[in-house]
Order: sequence, then C-alpha cells, then structure tokens
Amino acid sequence: MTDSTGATGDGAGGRDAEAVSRFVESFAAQLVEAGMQRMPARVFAALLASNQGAMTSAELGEQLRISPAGVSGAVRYLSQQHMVSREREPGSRRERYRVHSDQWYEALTSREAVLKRWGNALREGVAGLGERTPAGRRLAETLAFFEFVDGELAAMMERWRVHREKIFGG
Amino acid sequence: MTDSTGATGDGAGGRDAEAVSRFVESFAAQLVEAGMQRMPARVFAALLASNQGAMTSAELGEQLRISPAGVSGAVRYLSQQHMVSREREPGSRRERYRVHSDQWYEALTSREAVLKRWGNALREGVAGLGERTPAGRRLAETLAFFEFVDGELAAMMERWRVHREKIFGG
DNA sequence: CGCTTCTTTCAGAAAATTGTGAAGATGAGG
DNA sequence: CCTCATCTTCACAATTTTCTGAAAGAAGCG
Repeated sequence: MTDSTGATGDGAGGRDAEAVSRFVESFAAQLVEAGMQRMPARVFAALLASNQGAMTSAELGEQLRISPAGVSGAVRYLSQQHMVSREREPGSRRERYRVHSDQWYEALTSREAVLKRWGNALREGVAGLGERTPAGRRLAETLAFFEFVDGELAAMMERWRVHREKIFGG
Repeated sequence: MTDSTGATGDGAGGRDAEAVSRFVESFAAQLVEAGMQRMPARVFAALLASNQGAMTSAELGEQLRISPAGVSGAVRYLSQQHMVSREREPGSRRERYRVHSDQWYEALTSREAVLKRWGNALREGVAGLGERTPAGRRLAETLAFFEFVDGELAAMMERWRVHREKIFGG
C-alpha cells in the first residue's frame, strides 16, 4: 500500500526525513510551551511541513509514531479550533487533513471566541463589583482593552493580506 | 493580626465577598481554558478584582483558600511573565503583589519571546527543508506572518495608549 | 545576637491529562 | 446484503502536573 520510498510525495515522503522530523518536533515543542496539547501540536507541525499541506490519517500515524486513536483525537481538536480542515478523497473513505495557510492564521488571531468569553466574565465582574469602585473601574478598563484589541485584529489581518500579496503574489 | 472584618480594604475586604469570588473564579476559568495554569490564573484574577490592585501573600491565601506555598509558586510564575510586580512595604517583610494595568497588557500582547522562538524554529525549518520546496515555502510564509504580527503589535499598543487616554483620561 | 514573622524550597500525595488497545460505527464496492 | 477498509469512541494504565505540609531561609526589631 503505502510506498515507503515516498511515491506519495506527502509527509516525509522521499525527502530528508531527518530534517522534517527535526522541524516537526522543535516547532511542536514551541506550540506545547505556548499551551497547546502535545499531540495536536505534533500533528499540526507535521501538516505544515508536509509537501502538499495535507496528509492522511495513516501517514500521520506512521510519521509521528502514534496510534490511529491519537490521530483522531488530535485532528478533532485541530478542526474544532479551525486550524485544519478535513477532506474526503472521493471514492475512498480515507480522509485527508489539510492546513490552509489563511485558515490557520485566522484561527490564531481571531481568538474571537476567547475574547468574547473574557469580555463576558469582565462585564459581569464590573456589574457585580460596581462601576464606581476601584476594582470595578480596573475591570472596566481591562474590558475596554479587549474590545479595542478585538477591533484591531480584524484590521491587522486585512493589512496582512495586502502585505502578503506584495511578497508572495496572491 | 489580619482583621477579618476587612479594615485593610484589599482583597474581598468589607465588600461583597460573594461577588468578588464569583468574578475571580469565572475569569480564572477563562484564563485556564486559554492555557494558563490554574493557580496563577486565580491569583491574577484576585489581584485584578482587589480594591487597590494589590494584595499580600496572606490575603491571597485566605481569599483563595490556598497554602502559602501555592501563593509563592503562582506569584513567581506571574512575575516571570511580567504580569504582576512585587513590592516590599518598608518596615515589614510582608510582600505585596500588584497588577499594573499597563504592565499586564504589555505582557499579554508582547509575546515577543514567544514569537522569537517560533520564528527560530520556522527559520531552521525553511533551511532544513529547502526554500524551493512547497513545504519550505509554506513555512516561509508562516514566518513572514509572525514577523508581520510582531511589528504590528507594537503599533497597536501605541494606539491603545492614545485611545485609553481619551476614554479614561491619563 | 537571637526572636519573630514572613517567604521559599522540597519531597511526596492526590488529581488530572494523555495515549493506547479493543470494540464499535460508517460507508464504499462487490 | 455482505465484506473490507477506515475512522471514532471508550475504559484504562501510565505519565505528568498540581498543591500541600514541613522544614529551611531571610530580614526586621529588640
């Protein structure tokens, strides 16, 4: 089935498997340090470093030495976070997991959901403690900061798209 | 010793302890979900919700029901992340931990160290996989994105300072 | 100097998280 | 309608993380 010499061109394929693995593990380690779970981090890094930006479950399992269950869990997490998308190649039940550059930048920056929940907690705090109290004012200012950031991020992403086009050409 | 009726005016003090605790726990929960450790998150939220934006170790321990050791560990982490600063009130060995709004916004956004490490991992990846390969190009684009964001964040914080002054008055 | 008060460090118990094998589900193709 | 390939769910074992009590370390104050 899977041609170990790399006819697929995905994953480590025929390439310098050593270099791929070095990158995957070191980048994943950074993601872990930033709070991401280990397995999703490794899967994500592997996809980033894959030739086509997409790999099947089997390829991921083989390259990272993890069980199908592990791949499944990692991928579920990643797609909930909108960091990867899944595609079915027609005619097979094999699923491919793909990282769209654009998509994952968005996911990273548009912590929209996060900002919203933080905002809610802060709003309730202001209400509960009283707008007039020192603590209430502090929370209100923090809330204002998050709302500000939320607005700015959208604009920043727009600038990024322009910037990116200039460099890489859409 | 510590006047349990709240003469200090810090922490929950004479205020609606119920409301304070509700905010602390719910905001801390959000921070935890975003990847922060539980105890630092609770300590930080408690400081945010305190009257003076500062509390002593004993006050934190009492309000959050955690041991001095727990406070110590949490505070060490928070000050490493530049989210709180420590002050000695002269004449006592009591230490006060304070959250400066400005300071912690900076800490939150200037993920400088993080971005730098991610950048390094990506740069090595590009070198290892080859700039000409599809994977190399993908990593290079990701790297460019981080460098872009890094630059933007500084500008954003500057705009925030202006915006904030307008609303809250320096 | 030594007493007292507060903080930090450390080893270990308790709890949470992680990754696996095995069994179950899902759907293409005969 | 059955089979085969694939993915997912679940219960559990192993690891890791978290928090504590106890003891050691600092620093004011007499």
